[in-house]
Amino acid sequence: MPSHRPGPPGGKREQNRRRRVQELTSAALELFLQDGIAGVTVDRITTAAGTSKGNFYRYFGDKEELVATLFAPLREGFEAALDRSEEVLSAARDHDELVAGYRLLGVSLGALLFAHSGVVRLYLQEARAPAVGARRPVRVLSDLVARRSITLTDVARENGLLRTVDPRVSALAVVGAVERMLWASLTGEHTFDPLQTAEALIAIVMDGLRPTTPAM
Amino acid sequence: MPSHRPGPPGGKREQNRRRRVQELTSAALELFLQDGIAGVTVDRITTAAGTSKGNFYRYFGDKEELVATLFAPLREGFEAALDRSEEVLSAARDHDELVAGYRLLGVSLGALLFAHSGVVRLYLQEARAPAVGARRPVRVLSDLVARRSITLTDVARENGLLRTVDPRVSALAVVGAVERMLWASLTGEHTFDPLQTAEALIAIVMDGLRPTTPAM
Amino acid sequence: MPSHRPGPPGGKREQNRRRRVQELTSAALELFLQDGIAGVTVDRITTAAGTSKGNFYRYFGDKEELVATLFAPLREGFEAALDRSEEVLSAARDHDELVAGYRLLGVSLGALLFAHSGVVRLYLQEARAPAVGARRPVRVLSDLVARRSITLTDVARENGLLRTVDPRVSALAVVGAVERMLWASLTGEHTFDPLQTAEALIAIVMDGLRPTTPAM
Amino acid sequence: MPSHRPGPPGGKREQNRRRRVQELTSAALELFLQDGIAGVTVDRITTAAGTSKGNFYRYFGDKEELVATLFAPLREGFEAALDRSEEVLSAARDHDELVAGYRLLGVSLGALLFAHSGVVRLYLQEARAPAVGARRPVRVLSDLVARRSITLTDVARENGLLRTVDPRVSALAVVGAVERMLWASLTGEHTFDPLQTAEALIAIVMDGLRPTTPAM
DNA sequence: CATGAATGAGGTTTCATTCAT
DNA sequence: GATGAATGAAACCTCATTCAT
Repeated sequence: MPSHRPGPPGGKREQNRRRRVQELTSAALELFLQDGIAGVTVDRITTAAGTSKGNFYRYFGDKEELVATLFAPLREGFEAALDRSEEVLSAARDHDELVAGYRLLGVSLGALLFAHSGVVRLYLQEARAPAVGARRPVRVLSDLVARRSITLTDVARENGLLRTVDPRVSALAVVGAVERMLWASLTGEHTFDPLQTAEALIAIVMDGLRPTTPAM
Repeated sequence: MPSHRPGPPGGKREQNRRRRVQELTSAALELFLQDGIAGVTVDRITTAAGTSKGNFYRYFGDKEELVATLFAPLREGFEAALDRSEEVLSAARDHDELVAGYRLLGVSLGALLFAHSGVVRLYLQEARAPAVGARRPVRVLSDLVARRSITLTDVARENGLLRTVDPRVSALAVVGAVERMLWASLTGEHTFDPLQTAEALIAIVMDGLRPTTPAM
Repeated sequence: MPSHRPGPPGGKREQNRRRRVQELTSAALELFLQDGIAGVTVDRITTAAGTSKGNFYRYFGDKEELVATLFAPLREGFEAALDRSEEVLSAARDHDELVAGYRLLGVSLGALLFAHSGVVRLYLQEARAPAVGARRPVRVLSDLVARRSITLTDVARENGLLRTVDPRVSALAVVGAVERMLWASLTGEHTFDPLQTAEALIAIVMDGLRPTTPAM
Repeated sequence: MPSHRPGPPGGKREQNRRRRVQELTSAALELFLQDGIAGVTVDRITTAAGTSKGNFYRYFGDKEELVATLFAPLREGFEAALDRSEEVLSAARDHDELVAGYRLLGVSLGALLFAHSGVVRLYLQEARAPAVGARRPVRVLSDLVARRSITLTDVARENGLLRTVDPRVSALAVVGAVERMLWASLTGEHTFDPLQTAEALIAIVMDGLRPTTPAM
C-alpha cells in the first residue's frame, strides 16, 4: 500500500476510500462480536461489506490493521479523557475541585463508552485473550486502561481522597467492577437502568474507597 | 472407548492411563495459557506431552472434551463450596453467623482458586470469548459463577447485610473486582501480597456494600 | 461461491473457469476409473489437473459435488431419452409403431452411452457400492435406471409386446444383461464387435421376451 | 502368525479358534453389507464380534485375508458345481442329457447361492469395484464366474444347444441378467416369488438363446 | 491368549495472502 | 480500482498395524 493516495484530499477518491473503510470496519465489528476476532475470516468480512476479498488488502495490510483501526477512536478518546482529567486534577486546589475532576472523568468516560459501545464490548470480549495475531491492538488498549487507572488512583490517594491501600488494588478493583457491569449490560446478560446503576456503582466505590472509614 | 479397561485396577495399565491423561491435560493447560485454547493445536499438545497425535483421540473425543476435563474439578469445587455456604447461610440465626458464613465461603473459594490457579487463569482468559468449539466448557463455568454469585448476594441482601441495591449490581461488581485482581495477580501483571490484598478487598467490599452507609 | 462472476461472459475469466472445471472433472474421472471414487483423494485429482488442493474447493463443495457434476449429463440425457421414448410409445397406434419406438430408444441410449462411455463405466463400477459419501450421486442414477426401465417394460407388456411375466423381471433381466455386456466391453475384459453384439443382444431379448412363445 | 497351531487338531484350542474366526467373519459380513468392505474398520469388526482389535491380527493377517476367508466357501462351491456340471455335460450323449446337465447346474448353483446369500450379496456389491486392498479376493471370484460361464456356454453351443452367437455374449448376458435379479432380490429392492422368477428367467433365457429361432 | 495403547501417515477442509484479469 | 482464482501451509480427525502389559 503506497502511503501517497491519488486524488486531492477530500476529493471523490478520498471519500470513496473512507466509505469503504467504514463499511469494512463496521461489518467486521459485527462479525467479531458474534464469533471473536480470531473466528472471523477476511472472506466473511468482505462479503458482509459487499466487496471482494482481494479488495480488503487495498485498505488494510492485514486483519490486525483493521482491528487497530477499529480500536483507534476508543483508544484516542480514552487517552484524551485521561489527559484532560489528570490536568484538571493536578490543578485542583481543594477537595471539591478534586471530586469535580473525578466527576468530569466519569462523565467523559461514560460518554465515550456509550459512543463506542460495540468496540467496548469487543474490547471486553477479547482483552484477556493472548495478544496473538490480529488481537494485538486489543492488548494495547487494555494495558493502557490498567496503567492509567492506576496512575489516576495514585493521584487520588496522594490527595487524601482514598484510604491508604495499594492504589493498584483500588484501581483494578474499580476497573474490574465497572468492566463486569458493562459486560453484563452490553451482552444483554442483564438489563440495567443505566442511571440507577451508575449511581449504585459510584456509591459502592465511594464508600468502599472512602479514606476515613475504619476497616471492619 | 470401551468402558471396561483391561488389567487389574491399580495395575500398570491403569497407572499408565492416569499418567497419560495427566500429561496431556497439564501440557495442554500450559499451552492454552500461552496461546489461548483456540490457538493451540492437538499436535502441539501431544508433542508437549511426549506422545503421538493419534493417541490424543484415545483419551479425549476432541479438544473440547479435554477442556471440559480440565475445568471439571474447578467447577465441581465451586459448586460444592457454594452449596455448603448457602446451607450455612440459610441456617444462620443472627448477623454474626451470617458474616461467619460469608467468611467461610471466602476461605473455601480462596483455597479452591489457589489449588487450581492455572485453570483459574485460563478461565479468566477465556471466559468472555465467544463460546465456540473447544471453548464451550469455559462458558458453562462463567454462567455458573454469575448465577450463583447473584443468588448468594440476594440472600445477603434479604438478611439486611447489604444496602438495598440491585443484587445483580453488587454481585457482579464484586465478582468483577475480584476477577480483575486475580487476573493481575495470576498473569504477573502485578505482584501483590495475598493476605494484605485480601484484607483490602474485603474492606472495600464490606464498606462499599454496608447497608447503613448513606449514599454520598 | 458467489453466483455473479466478474469479467465479461465469454471473457478470459469465464474461459479459465470452464477449463479448470473441465480439467478437474476429466482428471477425476480417469482416476476414479482406476481406483474407485472412494479410493481417489482430492490431492491426487488436483495434482493430475495441474492445480492446487485448496483450489478444488473453489469449484466443488466436496468430492460428492464433483461426482454429481460428472454424472449430470448422463443422467439428464437418460431422462430425456426415456421421456421422448415414452411419448412416442404412448402415441403408437399399432405394433410396428411400438417396435419403432423401442428401436428409437435403443438408438438414443446407444448414442448416449457411447458419448459418455467413461462415465458409464464409472457408473457400472460404482452403482452397487453402498451409497455413502461421494458415491451418492451414482445411486441416484442407478435408481433412475431401475425405475424407468420397469415403467417402460410395463408399457410394452400392456401393449402385448411382451409375454406376461412380471415386468420387473423382464426389465431387470434386460438391464442386467446389457450392463454386463457394457462392462465387459468398457473394461476391455473382452473386445466385441459393437454392431454384431447389439444385434445379438436384441435378438436374444426379443426372442426371450416374445409373447407368443410357449414356455419350454 | 505361525503356521503350526498349538494343541491337538479338533481339541479345545482348535474349537475356540474356529469359533473366533466364525464370529469375526460373520460380524464383518454384516458390516461390509452395510458400508462396503473399504468402509469398515478393523475396530468396528472386532467390537461387533465382541473382541479386541489386537486380537484380529491373531486370526487374520489383514483385512484382505478375512475377505478371502469369507469368500472361500462360495468360491469353492462354485468351482465344485462347475466341475461337476462340466463333467456331466461332456459325458452327455444326447440332447436330453445335456439339458439335464444344465438343469443340474441350475439347481446346484441355486442351492449354493441360497446357502451363502450374504456373501453373494457382498459379491454383487463389490465385484466391479477396483480390486484394490481388501477387495482383491472379490475380483478373484468375479473373474472365475466370467471365465467359467463362458466355457460352459461354449460347450452348450458346440452341442447345438444355443444359437450360434458369440458364446461370450450369451454367457455374459445370462450372468448379467441373473446377477441383476439376485441383486434386486437380496437388497430388497423388490420382492419376488423365487420359484416363479426362476421359471420366468429360465424361459427367457431358453427362448432367447434357442438355436432355431430366426433373428427378428 | 487377550487387550487396548501407541504410532504416524494420510485424508478432508479452511484460510490468509498474492496475483492475473 | 475491483474481482475472485490460486496457492500451500496447517488443522482436525481416522485407521491399519504393532507392541507392551
